[in-house]
Amino acid sequence: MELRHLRYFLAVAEELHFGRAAERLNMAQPPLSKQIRDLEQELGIGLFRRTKRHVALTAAGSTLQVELQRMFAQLDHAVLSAQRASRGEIGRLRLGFVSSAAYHVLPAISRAFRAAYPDVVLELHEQTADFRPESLLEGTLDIGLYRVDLPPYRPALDSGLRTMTVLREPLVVAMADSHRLAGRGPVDLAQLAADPWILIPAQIYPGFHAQILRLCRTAGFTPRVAQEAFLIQTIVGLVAAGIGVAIVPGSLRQLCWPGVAMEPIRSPEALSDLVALWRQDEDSPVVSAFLRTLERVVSCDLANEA
Amino acid sequence: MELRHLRYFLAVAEELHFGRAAERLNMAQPPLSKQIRDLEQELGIGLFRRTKRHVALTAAGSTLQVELQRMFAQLDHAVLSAQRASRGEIGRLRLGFVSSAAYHVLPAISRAFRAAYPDVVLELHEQTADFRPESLLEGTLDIGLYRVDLPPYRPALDSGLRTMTVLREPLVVAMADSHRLAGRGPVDLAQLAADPWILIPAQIYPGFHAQILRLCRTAGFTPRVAQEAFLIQTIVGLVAAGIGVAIVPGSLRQLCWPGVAMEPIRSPEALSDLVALWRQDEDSPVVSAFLRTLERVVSCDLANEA
DNA sequence: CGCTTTTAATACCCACTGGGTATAATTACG
DNA sequence: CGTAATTATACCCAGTGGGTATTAAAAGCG
Repeated sequence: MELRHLRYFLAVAEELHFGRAAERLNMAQPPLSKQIRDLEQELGIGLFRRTKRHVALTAAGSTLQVELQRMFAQLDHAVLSAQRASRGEIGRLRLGFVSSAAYHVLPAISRAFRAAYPDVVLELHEQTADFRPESLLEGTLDIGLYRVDLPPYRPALDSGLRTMTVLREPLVVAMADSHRLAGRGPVDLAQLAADPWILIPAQIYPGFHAQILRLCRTAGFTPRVAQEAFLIQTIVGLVAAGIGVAIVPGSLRQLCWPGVAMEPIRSPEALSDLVALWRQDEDSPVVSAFLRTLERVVSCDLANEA
Repeated sequence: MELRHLRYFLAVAEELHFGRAAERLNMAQPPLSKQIRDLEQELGIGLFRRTKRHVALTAAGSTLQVELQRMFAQLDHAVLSAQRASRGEIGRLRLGFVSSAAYHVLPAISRAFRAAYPDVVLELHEQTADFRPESLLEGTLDIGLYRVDLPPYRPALDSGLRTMTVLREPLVVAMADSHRLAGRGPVDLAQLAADPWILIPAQIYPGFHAQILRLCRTAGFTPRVAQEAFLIQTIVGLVAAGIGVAIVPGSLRQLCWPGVAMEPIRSPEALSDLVALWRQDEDSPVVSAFLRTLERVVSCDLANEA
């Protein structure tokens, strides 16, 4: 049995006339009659009651007609879905992101992407201990938003991953608003050499951690670690509680953190790059669609704010 | 596009290996590769990512796979349904019946039929003024259970209808239990010549009406009509109220009608035939299935009770 | 590092069959 | 009763689905 048989059957079932059906199918009547008979034989049931003069559907034929209409609808749907999937319009995108992206970059991007691709399920995986570039290579995530050190300090990323810089933003010092430097404008890191520091664990964020250590070392000291914390909200919370000072991305200033002051750092290297990472091989249409959206958002919205 | 392409695609999508898929399809690998490429070209999308060594589904391919599995399930369902329909196992049967059949024959038949063909929707249309053999010829009903006169008095039925005698049962006289003949055993109709009668309208049930008139005339009188009524339950109700006497099918004795006595009639012609009527042309599988069931019920259940 | 193995793609060929044309058979209708 | 309409039959041809032989390229292995 082939689709041909079923298409022919539906045409005859609608026309109830072999001649007209054949015409509609752009073919001659005898081969159409033969194909229908072949179909009836294969199914082992009569589909039409024929006289020399009239054609009528049998009960079986009538049943088959409605069922086949459903089948063809399902086939159309299958093809349409596949084509939409190939354009990245349907599917799933598992996006991992560092917590410091959650307040600025991520809302903009996810809003734009959901608007452009409403039928893609966007899974947001906030960074916890299990988010690493390895997740991308293992196939657990499709795209990661990650903070890395600046070039030329940026280490070689795992081969098999491609990158795109989403945002380069200044780093700022976060301190309790009761701190002696709060509200005094740009600070030299050297002024904070004696302060207790809140740092991100090196094993989780090697790039960002290394960059902060480097900035301090350039300023002539090694930070005394009062506390380590994963999430940016935890870090700022600890700062507000006066546990210590921390270096955080500048985009956090756009939010209001009660009890916390953020001041620029007087250093040309106090910049942080947020980069998108994805597997280079695979060429997933959804990933491509996301990257296109990302590029648009990066060049318009985020640029305008800078 | 043909089913072939889709079957081949599913095989390759499952095996992810052209060679093995071809083996499973009992064909060689090169033509399989070609058919898949033809399919990809027709859909305008890539379904597989091929290296010289490995085959993987693209997002579009993966989407198509699950959608096509649904499509094939729908196709199987379509074929199965058509085959069941051809055996009369699914469909609809519109059954018209006279009210006097509702108490004995109909329950037995409908129970047996529902048990044997649970997926046929059995529509029961109790006889009202709109039930006539014409309903069958017009296609409003599929089968009718009708009361006709005995042969040789039975008139020629409409051509185009076939018949089967379902039940031949004695006719009895129904009278109020206060009637002078109640409980006295078999009666001669002549004893009721002076009584008021309750009759069924001739225009609705010509056969049954004619038979009753004939029985009376044979007994030497013409019944004085006190009241006409359509439904057997109305007739028996009028009898119970003492409005008059009536001739009814004997199967009604099996029910308990308070205030009503039923006595046999001393006449070899006091018999009534309940016949099934259906269109002879059409050859509907559901009708055939019903008739088979009917034959079984007639020869077993109803026969045993007689 | 090169040889072997594996596997998809290419080249080419043939038989089968889907579809065309001509015609017969049958029936409804004027 | 003859004519028009419509399906079935008979026969033929071209297109193509599928086969075989081979190539190309990548992976595994000694």
